[in-house]
Amino acid sequence: MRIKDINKQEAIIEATVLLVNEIGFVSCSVSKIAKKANVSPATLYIYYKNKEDLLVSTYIEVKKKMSKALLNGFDDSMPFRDILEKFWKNGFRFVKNNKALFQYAEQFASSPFSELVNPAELEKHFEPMIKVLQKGIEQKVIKDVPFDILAAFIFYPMMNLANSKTCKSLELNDNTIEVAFKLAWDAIKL
Amino acid sequence: MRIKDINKQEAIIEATVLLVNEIGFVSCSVSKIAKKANVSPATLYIYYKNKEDLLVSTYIEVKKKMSKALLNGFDDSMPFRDILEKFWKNGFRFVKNNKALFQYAEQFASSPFSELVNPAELEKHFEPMIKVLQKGIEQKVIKDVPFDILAAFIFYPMMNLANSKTCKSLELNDNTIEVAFKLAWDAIKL
Amino acid sequence: MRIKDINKQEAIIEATVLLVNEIGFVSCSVSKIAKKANVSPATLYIYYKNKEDLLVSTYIEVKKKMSKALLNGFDDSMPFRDILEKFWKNGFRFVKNNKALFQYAEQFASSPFSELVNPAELEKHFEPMIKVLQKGIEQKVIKDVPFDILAAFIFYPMMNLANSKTCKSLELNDNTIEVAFKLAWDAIKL
Amino acid sequence: MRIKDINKQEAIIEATVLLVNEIGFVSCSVSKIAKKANVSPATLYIYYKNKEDLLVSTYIEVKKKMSKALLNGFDDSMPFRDILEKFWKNGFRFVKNNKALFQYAEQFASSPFSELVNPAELEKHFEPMIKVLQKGIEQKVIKDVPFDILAAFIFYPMMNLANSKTCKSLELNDNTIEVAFKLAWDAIKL
DNA sequence: GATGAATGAGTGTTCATTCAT
DNA sequence: CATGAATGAACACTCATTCAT
Repeated sequence: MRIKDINKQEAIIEATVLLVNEIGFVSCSVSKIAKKANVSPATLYIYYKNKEDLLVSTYIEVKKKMSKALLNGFDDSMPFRDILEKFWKNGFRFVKNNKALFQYAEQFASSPFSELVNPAELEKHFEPMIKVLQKGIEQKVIKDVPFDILAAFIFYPMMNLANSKTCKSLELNDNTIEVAFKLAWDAIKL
Repeated sequence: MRIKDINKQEAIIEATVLLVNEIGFVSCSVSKIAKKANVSPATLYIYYKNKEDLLVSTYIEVKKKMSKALLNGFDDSMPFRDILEKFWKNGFRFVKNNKALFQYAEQFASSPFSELVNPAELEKHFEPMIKVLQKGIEQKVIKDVPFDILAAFIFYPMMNLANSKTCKSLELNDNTIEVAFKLAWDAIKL
Repeated sequence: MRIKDINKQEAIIEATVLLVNEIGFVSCSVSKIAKKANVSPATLYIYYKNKEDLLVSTYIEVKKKMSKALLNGFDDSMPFRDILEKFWKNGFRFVKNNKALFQYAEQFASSPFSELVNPAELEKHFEPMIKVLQKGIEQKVIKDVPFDILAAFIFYPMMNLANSKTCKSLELNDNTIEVAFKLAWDAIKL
Repeated sequence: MRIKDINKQEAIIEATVLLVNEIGFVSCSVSKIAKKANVSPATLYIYYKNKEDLLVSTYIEVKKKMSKALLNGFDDSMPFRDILEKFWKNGFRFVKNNKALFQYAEQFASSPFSELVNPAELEKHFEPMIKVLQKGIEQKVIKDVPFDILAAFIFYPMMNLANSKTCKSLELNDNTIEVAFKLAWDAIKL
């Protein structure tokens, strides 16, 4: 009984992610999601207050998975550059293996729905990384600039490069990923 | 016969940009655009084949303006680093002065509509910049890496930093812009 | 869940027939049908795929009722002429008592929608009558001419005479109906 | 100058007939007619009060041509049966050579627009034929029955047989037309 | 918990017609 | 005479959501 419910909810989330990937946020209707998840539209309203709630919850779910993947193998005691490089490579691996999740997050983040998410709620999942960066600054390994600027050269280039939408021609193999990391590191290192 | 009223078309484009900024692509309907532009919904179809055509045409219009602004004062003979810095600063100035246009472009680019735009059509407006980068590589001023990777460290960080959506806390003054450029330059320079 | 309300579907069909009678196929819109049937326009799409489906389904429904009425009291063993006369009179009685259904069928048949109906689907309801005619030919009671020609002198004159649109001045009483049948019989008999 | 106008009006009528044939009355809009006639929608309103006026006028025009064709070679002094046979054959020839005009008339007649046409206006074109029938009755060559009944066995079977919509399988050659006339004649003759 | 029926309000688009030129 | 721009109203259809079961 309990299991069945969870299956339904998971089916709904999966359907939402896939459908947004296939047809985009704009064309993504509740009934289409329901059909893809093999449930009634009404069932959706048992688990979520409304469409907005469904989309936002799905986004948070996706972000959790992303942060988990990115921080996989995270070890505070490793050399600073290695921590970052691991993070960087984790990122590319995640996108490669979870294209749909990544694309959903991208589309959501640039939609007005994103304003409904509490930034703190998201940030907390990436806290270890933030702390590492702060330590890097203190230890004078990386430049002492606002966090947003650092992020603009570590996280966003990665997301843009991994995004097949913005980078159509580039082949993402171990080599290009490493080369790209070199640039990121040069950007932030002291 | 009545002459096509150029003001009407401009009003439609402006209304489209503003409305997408206010309520987002997802909620942006033809009738809402028409109302905001003070024309009949039917009038819209005199100037555009359909909604898609309107959104795409508006996007291309916006991109043209952006490229023009970014390449403002462009001078091939200037030192390489200065060309880039000018470009960088132009970008921030444009976003600051044209928040709505920028946000429209951002939302459009991450929507599935973006697939309807011929990439070459857009690229041609930025050609001078691309050529400069190629020359930079040849002259061994910047790293010899794929163009997409260079872009990921010059154009995208700028757009992310300028985007109030992704960078809520950072204050963009002359200083931070210059600091940020330092990182971009360090990333790509040889 | 709510059970499908059979009354609603019947109300929709009835409204469709009546409205086509009142204002004609050309002016017959989905919202007008919905209003006449006292349901929401959206409800219509629960029962029918689209407007076309509604109109075609209604037509087939009407044709079924017509064939049933025409073949009422049909008895293979009766004399050939009597079978035909019964059929003839059934036709006039049906039209007299079901003007709306008949007019709907007429309008539909001459509209381009008619091409969407499988002719075999309709013919099967009139099969007994077709077989009788074939027997009549074999027994040399009626002329040995193509079926379409026979039909043109038995079925169509009846429909034209019964149609108040084409026959405005003629009063259709028992006498005129009988007289008309005399002509039909003279046309086909050997 | 004057000639040009007539050309335009003729183009409009022709476009109307063709378009109704192609897409049916229901889908036939003023702007589509205008486009097919290579004129502005506004031009249409110079020649006709409104859409209804255009359709009705076109119908009357078509009917005139039909009556002219049917009465071609009409000769009061010929034997009664021959007059009728000529009329019958003229009918089939006309339909064969003017499918579009015939189909337009059929669609129009069964649409509610038909009620806007003054029946007397149409009847007057067929007056010679009506007079012949009356004479036939007086001379006791054909049955003394209401005119509508006679018509139902001379005019309507012809139209049904000639109509490719109702008679899909029958091949209309000289032979079948003659055979069919035999039935018509048997129906009405005394 | 789960459903499909039901809906008013909305969607993008086309309509018949008028207007200024 | 002839035009294409312009439009409010209507079009067929889908929406997010609720309801009775």
